[in-house]
Amino acid sequence: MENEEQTILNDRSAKVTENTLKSDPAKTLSKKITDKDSAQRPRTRTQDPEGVRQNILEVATAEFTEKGFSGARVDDIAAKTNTSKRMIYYYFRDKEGLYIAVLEHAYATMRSGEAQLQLQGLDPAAAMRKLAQFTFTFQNANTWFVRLVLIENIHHGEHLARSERIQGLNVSIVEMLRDVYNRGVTEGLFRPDLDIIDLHMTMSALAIFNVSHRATFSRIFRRDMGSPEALSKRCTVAVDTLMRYVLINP
Amino acid sequence: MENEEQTILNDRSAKVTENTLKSDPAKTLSKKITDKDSAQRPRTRTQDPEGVRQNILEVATAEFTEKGFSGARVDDIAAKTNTSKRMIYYYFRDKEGLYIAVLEHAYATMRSGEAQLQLQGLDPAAAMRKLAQFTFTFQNANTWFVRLVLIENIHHGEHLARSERIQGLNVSIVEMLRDVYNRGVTEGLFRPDLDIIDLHMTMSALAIFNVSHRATFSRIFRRDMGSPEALSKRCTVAVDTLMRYVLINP
DNA sequence: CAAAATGTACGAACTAGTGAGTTTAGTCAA
DNA sequence: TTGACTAAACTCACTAGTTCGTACATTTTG
Repeated sequence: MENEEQTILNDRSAKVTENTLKSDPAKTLSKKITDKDSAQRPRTRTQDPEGVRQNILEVATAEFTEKGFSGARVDDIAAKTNTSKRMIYYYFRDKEGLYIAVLEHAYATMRSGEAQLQLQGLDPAAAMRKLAQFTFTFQNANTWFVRLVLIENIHHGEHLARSERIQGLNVSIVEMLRDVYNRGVTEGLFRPDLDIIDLHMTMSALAIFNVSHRATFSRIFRRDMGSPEALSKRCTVAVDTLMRYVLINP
Repeated sequence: MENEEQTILNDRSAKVTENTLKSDPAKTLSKKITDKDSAQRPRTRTQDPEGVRQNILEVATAEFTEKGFSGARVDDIAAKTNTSKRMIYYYFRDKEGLYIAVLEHAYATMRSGEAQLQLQGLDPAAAMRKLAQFTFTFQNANTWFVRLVLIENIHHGEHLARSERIQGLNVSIVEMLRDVYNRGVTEGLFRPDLDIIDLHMTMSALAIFNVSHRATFSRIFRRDMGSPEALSKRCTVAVDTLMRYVLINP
C-alpha cells in the first residue's frame, strides 16, 4: 500500500509539477492547447486567448516559486512566454494580479490530489495513516507549492487575503480528517478531545518542514534531505509520530 | 562589547513571548545608540565605527526579515539608520554582504539562548521536555529569526553556503539533545535507535511551523495562531507529541 | 600628515506599467 | 458570397520612477 500510494503520487507530481514547471512549460502546454483548439475549432488556429493565459500562468508559477514575488521580474516572465509583456498586463492587470492568479491556481491544484483518496473503506487507524502519508508525499512531491505558500507567508498572507476563491479550498482535507478522527474516537482507538485543526497542523508541520527547511538543514547537517532514502525514512517518522500522538495504545 | 540586545528568552511565559514577538529588533538597539551618541557628543560629531556597524546591522535585520532579500531596499535601510548609505557600502561592501552579515548575526544570537539551559540536573524525560519547550518558545519569541531562515531557504541557502562562520553554530543544541537522549536510553526510558538529527528535525518542525505558516493558516482557518492562548496550547501539543514519540511508555 | 570614516551628488541599468495603433475572428446585412 | 462593422486579441515603442552602486570631496582620529 505504501509503495502503491507513493507511485500514484509521484506520477501525479511528475505530470503536474515536473512537466509544467521544470521542463519548458511553454512547449507542453501550447501543444496541448493547440490540440484542444483544433478539436474545437478546426478552421482557426492563430488566436488562442485561453492558451496564452495558461502559458503565462505556467511560466509565472515557475518564476514566482523560484524567485519570490519581488525577486521575479515581469520582463523575465514575459521573455519565457510565447507572448509579450503587454499580454501579461492585458490578462492579469498587475504583477500582483498575476501572482494572485498563480496562488489561486496552486491551491486549486492541491485540492485535486485530495479527491483521489479513498478512506471510507479503511479502518480509522489505517485511514489516518494513509492521510498522514498522503500529506507528506504530496508536499514533498510538490516542493514548488510549498515554496509558494512559504513566500506568501513571508508576505504575511496579504495576497491570499485578497482572494476569496482560496478561502474555501482547504476545507475538504479538514473534513476528511474530521471524519476519520471521529470514527477513531467512536471505536475507542483515538484519544478524544483532540482539536481537528490542531491535528491538521501537526500533520502538516511534520510533512512540510522537510521541504521548507531543506536547504538550510541540508547544508548545516550535511544531509541531502531530498534524496529518496531520506524521504522514505522521514515519511515513516512523520507518520509514526502522528499515530503515536493520536492512538490511545500506540 | 558583545551586545545584550536579545534577552528575549529570559522569560518563558506566553505573555512576554507575545510582547517580544511583536517588538521588532531594530528599535531596542537604535535607541541605545542614540542615547549613547547624544551622551558622548553634545555638539561635535564623534566617530563610532562599531556603533555605526551595529546600527546598520539592526536596521538591516528588521528590513530583510520583513521584506526579504530582493524586497528590501538599500536606500530604505539607509534612511532608517543614524548614518548614510555610503556607510553600508563602506562596511558591508554589497547588499549581499550586508544580508550575509545579518544572517551570521542572527545565527549567533540564537546560540546565546541555548547556553542558558541547565539540563544536567534534570532527569532525561524532564530535560527532553524542557528542551522541546525551549525550542518552541525560542522560535515563537523570535519570529524574525524564523522568517530570516525561511527567506534563506527560499534562496536555496546560497548565502548561508558562502559563510563558513555559520556552519558550526547549530552543533551545540544537537550535542545537548544527544546527551539527553543517550541518558534516556541508558535509563530505559526512551526508545533506542532513534536518529538524533531526525529527532532534532521533528522537534524543530513542531516548533517552527506555528511561525512559518502562521499567516496563511491563520487566514484560512480563521484562528489567530499568534495569540497567547494559541501559543501556550500549541506549545503543549508540540512537547506532548515529541514526548510520545520518544518515550517507551508515554 | 596618513589613514580611517563620512557626506554629497550622481548615473547607468533596471523595472513596472502604459499609450496608441494593428490584426483577428465572428456577425450580419445585402 | 461578400464586404462592412465590432469587440476582443495582440504588437511595438516608450516612460516615469526606482535601485544599486560609485566618484569625489571632506572631516576626524591617531
